[in-house]
Formats: sequence, structure tokens, C-alpha cells
Amino acid sequence: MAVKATSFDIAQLAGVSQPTVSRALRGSPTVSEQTRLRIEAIAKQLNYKVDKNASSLRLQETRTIALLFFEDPTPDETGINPFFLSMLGSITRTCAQRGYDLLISFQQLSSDWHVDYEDSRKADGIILLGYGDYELYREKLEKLVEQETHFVRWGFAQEGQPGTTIGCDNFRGGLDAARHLMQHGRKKIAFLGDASSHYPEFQDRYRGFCEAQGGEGIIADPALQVDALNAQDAGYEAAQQLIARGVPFDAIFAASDTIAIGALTALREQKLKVPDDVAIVGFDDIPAAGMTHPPLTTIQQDYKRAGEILVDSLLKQIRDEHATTAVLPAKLIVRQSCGAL
Amino acid sequence: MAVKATSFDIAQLAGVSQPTVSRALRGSPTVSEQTRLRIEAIAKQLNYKVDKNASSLRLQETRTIALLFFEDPTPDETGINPFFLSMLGSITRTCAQRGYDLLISFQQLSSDWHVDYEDSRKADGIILLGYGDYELYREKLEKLVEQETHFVRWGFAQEGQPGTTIGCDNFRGGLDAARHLMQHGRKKIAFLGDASSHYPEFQDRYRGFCEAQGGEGIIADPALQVDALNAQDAGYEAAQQLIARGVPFDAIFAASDTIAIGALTALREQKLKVPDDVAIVGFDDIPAAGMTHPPLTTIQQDYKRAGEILVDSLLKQIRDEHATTAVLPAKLIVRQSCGAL
DNA sequence: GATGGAGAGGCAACCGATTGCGCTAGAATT
DNA sequence: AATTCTAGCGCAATCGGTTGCCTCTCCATC
Repeated sequence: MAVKATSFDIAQLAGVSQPTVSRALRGSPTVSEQTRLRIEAIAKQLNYKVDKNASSLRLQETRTIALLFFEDPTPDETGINPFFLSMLGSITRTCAQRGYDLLISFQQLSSDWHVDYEDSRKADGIILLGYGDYELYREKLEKLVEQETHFVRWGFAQEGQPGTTIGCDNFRGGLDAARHLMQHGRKKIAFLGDASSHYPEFQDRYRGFCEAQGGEGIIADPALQVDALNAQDAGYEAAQQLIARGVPFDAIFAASDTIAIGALTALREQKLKVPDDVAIVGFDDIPAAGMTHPPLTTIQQDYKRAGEILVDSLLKQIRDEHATTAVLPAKLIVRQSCGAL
Repeated sequence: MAVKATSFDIAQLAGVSQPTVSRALRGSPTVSEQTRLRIEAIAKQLNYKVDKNASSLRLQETRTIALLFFEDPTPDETGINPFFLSMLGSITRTCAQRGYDLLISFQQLSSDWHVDYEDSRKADGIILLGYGDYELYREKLEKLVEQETHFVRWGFAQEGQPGTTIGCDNFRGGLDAARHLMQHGRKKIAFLGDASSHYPEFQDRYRGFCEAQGGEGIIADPALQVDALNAQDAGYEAAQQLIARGVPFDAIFAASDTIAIGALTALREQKLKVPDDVAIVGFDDIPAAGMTHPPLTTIQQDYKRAGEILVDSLLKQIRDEHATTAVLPAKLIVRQSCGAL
């Protein structure tokens, strides 16, 4: 059985021509039921499977979607960002349900990803996943649009961006996080997370955070903001730095759960009690968020729904329907770390 | 640019025949350097990419690997098992380094996965990942072997199994976990995890656990063993059940970190202090293990190395070299939950 | 008996790249 | 000058399905 059966083998056994086999297996009405059943039986017996390469070549359609991960600015050797990993699960499942295969790839932001998968016809469309300075790859996105590549991007959504973007309401999430802390009596809330350009998502969370505290456009006390990339050790160091500044604070809003978890460790080391001394709220609701001590209050991004929408938007584009940029709601998940319970 | 350039377009522009384009781009020595450079320039300008379908069809090689995940017996809506998710990261990176693409798919154990990817020529080989009762799919593995499909499996490795299996030394891991607890004065150690047939890996961990306590073949006190599937709530319930039995215990060895984390919650609810009242050791060293309170002592499965070995074994088979079943060492990672620090 | 129509299926072109074989022109050899 | 060689490249077949178009057969209809 080293050599796989082709439709010719089946045709011969069934006493029909090869095209008839193809038609029968695709359910063409021009093949009689009797013939079709015979062909199907033989196909099953020979363990025949349509050669997807040949089929895709002819049909110019692969029924495959490519998922491109961008590395974080700090390629964390410990693995993929947990939130994206969860998203990956959802995307995989959704693809399976829709009858599409999923091709996965890691990319450096600097690489030539923009001419890869769809151009080489391995996929019908592309999902882009990854944080990163939007301006760094705006040009590439524009090239994708110009090439009429089908793609959707997860991230900071804004009018006028090239292509379709699906994102979470980061601004609202930041707003809700800060308001929640304020409602429970916190006055001096620190922000841990890169508020500059690396992560537009973080910027937006920070803007919401500021708005809750001062109204539109007001920037919160810079003494209470510490840059941190999206990694646990970055969160740890940022919290240490915050403490070292000596500026009093009674709460932390971390731009991601990963940062928050790192901060928890630093706080514990400094004998600061969470939530009594310092309340803390994260962002993402990664699986580990419910397992920390105390369990982390956070802003949930609905990765399950996000994955579905990403896939379905892409499929719409592939079918030449219009897909719109969308913003998903962010939801406050109250656990113990904020002191509200 | 709606229509993608083919090698014919390039041939025309370069004033050569289409086959020459193909040869030039593959670096054939029969094309003069001058011609090759000209062709390469035009190809780049047209943003030309070799059509992988056509290429794969002709070459009978896809340079793609398929990864098949099996669902846990309890399809946990919260997502993929964290350990496999980490492994996925490693596999993805390794594939990229080796110049292979990765196709991902979820499968129910009951489905017809055994005739899928390689047969339909979407991949050159398959990696099987997932816990599960080995006997449930022995037949399918045998069929894969019979069909001369290239595949490797992650899991319980045993001589005489069909195909190549890469696994971790679960027995040794269980042994080390139990010994470590005993060395730190624990006398009555409970085991949380399905010791029956669902997870052969768990069985093996349990056997090692028993051996440490009584010598070969001796089964530990059944009153101190509670079945649990590989999920957090299962761990939570198992720990509750254990406590409810009223049998005294001063330590827990959980068959996975996920179970251990669920157990931690249950212990905390019962005001049992970890590690003072109850020491606990998990298995896997998932990312969340270091973030629990207290941080979880666990047996590390080196997912990074495992992913590399899985991919490389598979590539060996694809190159028609012999790949051997291998067992990777398990390593005790001491954190606070065991009370040793 | 001639005509029409429909059902069933065959023929051949095609998708785009790869490769064995053969051709040609110029260089090298005698 | 005739012959041999070889670098460089073209021709045509091939990978396995898919599909537009045409053919053939059989039955219904006038």
C-alpha cells in the first residue's frame, strides 16, 4: 500500500472513466445513483482520498487558513503569550467547524510574511495575531490590501486602517478597571504597562484608565505609571520600580494579566498584602488569572468569541462579502485581588 | 494585481521558456548565472511565489507536518490542556526552523483521523498529541503503520507499540515525586488522578508513586487514591472527596498540575495550609505552576525538547531513516508547595 | 418510422511547476 | 577544416483532479 490509490485506479475497478469518479465523489447529479454508490464503495475500500494538491491546484482554493503569530518585542523563551494561546484554541476549533484547515506560523515582525501564504497558495486567507507597534507594519498591511490578499488582524481597531481588524474595547476595559477600583475606595492607582508605542492596545487601556480618573484627555500622575512589556518578569520589575519610587499607591491596574502576575510576586516579596494594602486588576483573563493568590480580578477579553469572529470575518472576505472592523466588549471579572469581595 | 503571476509571466518577460524559470529559481546549475539573476529580479518585482499546490503535486512532497490533537475525554470548554499548548509552541518553532509548515487539527478520538492528512497529501507526516486510552486507538495506529504513514506519537511509550512514540519517564517522575515527599517527612501521601485506564501516563505515574512507598508491585493505600480526570474542577472535587473520607493525609501527589491547582483551591477552602498541613506536588510544570500560591513543586516534562524530538523523529521517518521510540527524563522542580524550602 | 429530449458518461483541456531528454551554437581539440 | 564536446536552454510529458462540451443510448411523442 505504499502507493496511494488515485481516481484512475477507482475508475478502472468501477469500469468507468476517471472524470466520472471525480463527479461521483463530488456528488454531481449527472452520475447515476447506482454508479455513485459503486464508486463510493470502491473508494472506501481502497482508502482513497482526494489529493488536495491536485484539487486545490485546479480549483484555486485550498480550504485552508493561515495563522500568523508575531513574536512579542521580547521573544519570551517561555513560550507563546497565554492569551494568544487561548485564542489559538478558539480559532482552531472554529476553523474545524467551518471545514477549514489551519496552518500555523511564527513570524518575526521584520520578515517577509506579507508575501507568503496566500501568495504561495497554501491558504485562502490569513489571520494576523500579535501585539506590536502598528506603524511598524502599516506598510505591509497596505501591501496586503493592494495585493487583494484576504486577511483579518486582531488588535487595536481604528477607522482608516488598511484591512479588517477585530479588537477588544481596550479603552472601555481600562475605564472600567479604574472605575471599579475607585468605587472601592482606591485613590492612588498605578498603571503598569508600556504606555508608549510598543503596544497600541496598552495605550488604549491607559487612556481609558486616565479618563476614569480625570475626564477626557487628562493624563494620570506619571509617577504612578511604569513601563512594562508584556511578560511576567517585566511586571515583576515594574512593580519593584514602582515601590522603589516611594510614591504611595493603594492599587495597581496592570495592562495584562501576565504583568499583574509578575507584580503580585513583587508585592508579596515586599510584604504588601493584596488586596488589603494594594488592590490589583489585570487584563485578558488568561487561564492562570483564576489560579493566582489571591485570584486576579481582571478585564476579560472573550477569546472564544474573538476567535469565531476572526475566522468568520475572514471567510466572508474569501467569499467576497464585505467584512467590517469590529470591537468586542471587555468585561470586568471580579475576583479577590481588587478587594471588592 | 488580482491575478497572481506565474512562471509563464516571468518567462515571457525574461525572454526564456517557462521551465528555465523553474530551474533558475530552484538554483539548477544548468541555468547561466546571468539568466538566473535576470529571472530572480523579475520574479521579485512581480512578487512571484512558487505555487505550492502545483509544486507539491509534482514533487509529491508538501514540506508540511500535520499536528493532530485529541480531545481530552472531558472536552474542557476552557480550552486546550496547558501542557499541550506549551508543547504546541515548541513544535511550531521547531517546524519553522526546519523549514516545514505546520497544519493543526483537533480530532475526536472516534473520528476517521487515521485516513486523513497524509493520505490527502496535505502533509508529509503526522504528529499525534493527546492523552487517551491507548487501547482505544491501537487499531488505528496499526492501520497507520500498515499504510506506511509517517507519524510520531507523544505519550506512554512501550516496546511493541505500533509506530514511534516519544514520551516522558512518567514512572520515574512518580517515583521521584513520592520520594521527595517522603524525604521531607511525609508519611501519608494521597494520589489524585485517574489510576485506571483513561490515561496510561497517569497509571505510570501512579506505579512509580507506589514503588517509592513500598517497593515493586506494591499498591499504595486505596483510601488515599482518588480518581480525577485531567481538569481543574476534577482536581477540586477529588480533593474534596479525599478530605471527606476522613482518612488522615499529610501530602498529595497530583497526576497533573491542573489537578493540583484544583486541589489547592479545595485545600484552601478547608483551611488546610499548604505546605504546613498538606504538602503537594504536581506533574507537567505548566506555566501556571509557578504562579499559584504557594508556587507548585512539580515534575517537569521538558516540552521544549519534546517538541524538537517529535519533529525531528518525524522528519527522520520522512527521509526514510529509522526513528526510535524515546523516553525523556522527568525532572523534579522544587518550589514551595512541597515544604522542602 | 422519424424526431426530440433527457439521462449518463466520455474526451480533452486545464491548473502551475518540475524534469528527462534532446537540440543548438560556440568552444575546444586534432 | 572537420569533429567532438559542453554549456545553456527548449520541448513535452507528468503530477491527480475538475469541468465544459460533446456523444450515445434509450424512451416518449407525433
